[in-house]
Amino acid sequence: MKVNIKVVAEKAEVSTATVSRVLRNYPGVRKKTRKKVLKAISDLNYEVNAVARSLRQRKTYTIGVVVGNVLSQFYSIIAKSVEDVAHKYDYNTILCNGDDNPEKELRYLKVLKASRVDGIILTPTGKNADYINWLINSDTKVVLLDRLIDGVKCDAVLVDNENGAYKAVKHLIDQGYRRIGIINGYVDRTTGRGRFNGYLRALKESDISVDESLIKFGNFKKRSGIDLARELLDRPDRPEALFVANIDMTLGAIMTIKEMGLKIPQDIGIVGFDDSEWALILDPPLTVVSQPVYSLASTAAEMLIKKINGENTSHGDKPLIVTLSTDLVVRGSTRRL
Amino acid sequence: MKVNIKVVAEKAEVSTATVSRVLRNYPGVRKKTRKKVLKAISDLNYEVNAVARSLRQRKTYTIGVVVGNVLSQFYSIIAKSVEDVAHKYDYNTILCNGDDNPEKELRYLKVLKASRVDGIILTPTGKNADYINWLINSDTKVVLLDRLIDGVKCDAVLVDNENGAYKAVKHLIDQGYRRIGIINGYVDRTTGRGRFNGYLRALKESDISVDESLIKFGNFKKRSGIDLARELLDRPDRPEALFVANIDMTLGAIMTIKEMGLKIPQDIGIVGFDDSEWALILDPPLTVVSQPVYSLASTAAEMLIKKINGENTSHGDKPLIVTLSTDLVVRGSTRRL
DNA sequence: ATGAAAGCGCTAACAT
DNA sequence: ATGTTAGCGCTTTCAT
Repeated sequence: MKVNIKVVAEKAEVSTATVSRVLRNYPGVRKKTRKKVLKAISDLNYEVNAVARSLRQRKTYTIGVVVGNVLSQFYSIIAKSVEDVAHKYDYNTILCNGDDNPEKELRYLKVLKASRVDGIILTPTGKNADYINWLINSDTKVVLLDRLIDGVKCDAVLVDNENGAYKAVKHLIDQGYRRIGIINGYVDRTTGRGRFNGYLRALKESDISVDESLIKFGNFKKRSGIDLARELLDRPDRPEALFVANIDMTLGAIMTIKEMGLKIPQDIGIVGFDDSEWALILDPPLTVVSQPVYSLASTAAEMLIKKINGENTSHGDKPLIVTLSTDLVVRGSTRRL
Repeated sequence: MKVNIKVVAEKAEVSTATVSRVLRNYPGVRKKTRKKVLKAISDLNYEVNAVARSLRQRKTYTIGVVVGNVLSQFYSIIAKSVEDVAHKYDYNTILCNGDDNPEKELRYLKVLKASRVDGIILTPTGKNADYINWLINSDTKVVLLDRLIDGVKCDAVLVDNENGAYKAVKHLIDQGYRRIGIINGYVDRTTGRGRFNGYLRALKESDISVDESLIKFGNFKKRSGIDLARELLDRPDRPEALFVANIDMTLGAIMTIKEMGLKIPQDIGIVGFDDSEWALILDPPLTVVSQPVYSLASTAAEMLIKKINGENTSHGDKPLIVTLSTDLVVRGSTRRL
């Protein structure tokens, strides 16, 4: 037995318009009438049909979030953070797993568009510039998270990758390390590029020549960390220390180090990018660059909701780009040489 | 400029009904007509309005998932798993963070109901029996995940908590441990209850008397692990080993152990419930009970979609309850006494 | 094979 | 303060 606004109206002996007013706490309803309506609603266990409401209002009170992969800590913090903000403003969230896969990303963006979400937060693969430009040019509000896309002008919230990486490598150099390897992720992402630049800048500043054989590029996943650490360490002139450009690859690199029977920091120093609660209970605890993942995402969500509410965030046609700073957290995974 | 099915119909010089047929790959449309329509769609960059479609079809192709907290590994695996299955069947997922909070859970269940999702997967707090019963009695399809609710008859997918805990504690006993402490979670949840029973059964079987002072109840969060480990270990007659009933509390317990300068397994043995990739690179690697979290959730999602499609999963009015087994993974965090 | 028209459940403009 | 009515964008009978 379906109970809709009409049934409620009949039961309360008012018009559907009045019921609708009560539902939305519209002011001009007599107290007595409101009470009657509320009673009918409660008696019938009526719950508003948000689908019909969205259709009529052309507003869904929903924001879409497309992230890489919730299994990764980084993205699950983002999911939680966006959800918290959305909740605060009475918005719902549709979370989509782009899986770092451009096709899945595109698919989900289309789904979100079809669902007429009020806005989208996207950690982009960087590959769907055309569609995303079209999205932005139609009515959809978009905020990019963590990285930019070549050829797309869009508000974004980023992290200072270059300085973070710089601090990490500078720390290694200050400790006396000279042969410093890097396990980086995609360089065609602004994150990978930034972290790589930070690495190069720190070396250059200390007049350490760049050794191509110490530079490896992976895909930001654990597997990359495992394999590339092996490539770097399984040779006589192995690096004295490793800078690993994200948490999943750091996990992988440590697995390899353990498996090879190497000791941290005696045999090899390591600094990771991105912190984890587990980093604290490793032996030794891990030195990392910590990035403000939660505020990264909450800032983006706040920006998006402002945009949805028509508050102009950007000046002129320049997109608004916010960059949050990153910090080196020194623990025990390097030593003084 | 809004482009809807009517605009497409005009451009293609057909009726809206025909456009609709093309959109849904309805068979009886002439090839030439279909082509004309597809051209119009593509020229206009038309994308179907899923809101209107859902209203008309009374079907949203969306399932709602209410989990405890995506920040926890356990729940993020669930989120990913459900999403994978949903995606396979062309369903969307709305993920909600119940935060292990009965009020938030209720709120989200109402939102999902209002959104007319086709079904709901819920890891229940156990507190909203009335509403959930009402949900089930109205048209909503529900599958419970990981735990049951007192007073609610509903299909569910569970894990064999009791045997998992039993195996963990039995292992400790076999290693020679006698004074075995337990840090458990909520006992008013079937998970906490089951794990506690497994602990008791193992002790009983070996004629080890139960020492109340070795039994602590927390809330399954890291903080509990930190605090309760401190209570258990900060006394002269501290236990020889600890069984910790979930991953977050295990992390917390290890933090306390580190902070107190105790060595695993020399000073204290530990077995955790639930595995993690990080458990492998701890020193020593952690012995754990591993539960099949991914298949737990994918099984539930498959069940839900079957229910949505009208396939009868349960026999008569008995709910279908699937229980998956758990395994002990022996690594290095206990020793032979 | 295609079109006309009703209606999903609600809201908002207008009328009273 | 409340009611009447059109219409959001689509799908689905029922005609043709």
